[in-house]
Amino acid sequence: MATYGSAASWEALGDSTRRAIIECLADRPRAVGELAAELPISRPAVSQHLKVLKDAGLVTDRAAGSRRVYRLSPEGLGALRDQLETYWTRALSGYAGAVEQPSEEEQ
Amino acid sequence: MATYGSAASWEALGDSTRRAIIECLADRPRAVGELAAELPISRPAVSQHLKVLKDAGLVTDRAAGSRRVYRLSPEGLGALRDQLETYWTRALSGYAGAVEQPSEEEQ
DNA sequence: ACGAACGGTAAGTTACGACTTACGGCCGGT
DNA sequence: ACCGGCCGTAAGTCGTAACTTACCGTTCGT
Repeated sequence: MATYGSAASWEALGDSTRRAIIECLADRPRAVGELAAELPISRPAVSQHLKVLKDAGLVTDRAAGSRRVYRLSPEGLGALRDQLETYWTRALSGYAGAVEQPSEEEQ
Repeated sequence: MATYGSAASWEALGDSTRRAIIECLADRPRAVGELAAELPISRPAVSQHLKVLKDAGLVTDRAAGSRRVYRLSPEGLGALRDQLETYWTRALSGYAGAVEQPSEEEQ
């Protein structure tokens, strides 16, 4: 799980339903049924999405009685943020002369 | 363009080829043909990906003679990073008691 | 111990998106 | 003015992933 590094995480966040799940879990940890109640899809569909998110290392699960509570994984989210930070920094530093100004003296 | 806020950006980064393009552009700005030369796909396919990235606000393009040079957009990347930062912060603060320790005194 | 609630998995359908080839427009050189 | 390189768009094919229903194991309550 999460063997790919962050590739699986990016692909996981590429789906809008999974982003909605992430937003729900950002509010507070929830069980599968709770998530399904707030989403326009069936409960098995939610389970499948949670499996993808879990394999990507973005959420963790925990048995609580007969229910299973999912929560966000700060490590997985932090890794993506750091990668974006790198791109963002390189985008700024790489073209430091222009930065925001697409003037024609460049190159 | 970029009307969706960040939804289009997330979906744009969900594709591995587009992430490869982002990495190439993080190195330095490039023309379409240059990108196609470093990728295992045809040039029209690169054009289509660049259109998606541009509509998502992740890259900007600029005419340079008969060529068209693409570069990363710090604004677009920064917006995604900030959103991840929010999730990450909420993930940590929301479950501050446990943080990393899935012990059973919770709840 | 039985029944109900909760959740994961299997199988199958369907829609979408990633790629190809073909074509047309624009700019630059000679 | 013509020709060649650069690029975007159109049309069409194909794989895949997102959903459904159906089924089964597990856990709690009575």
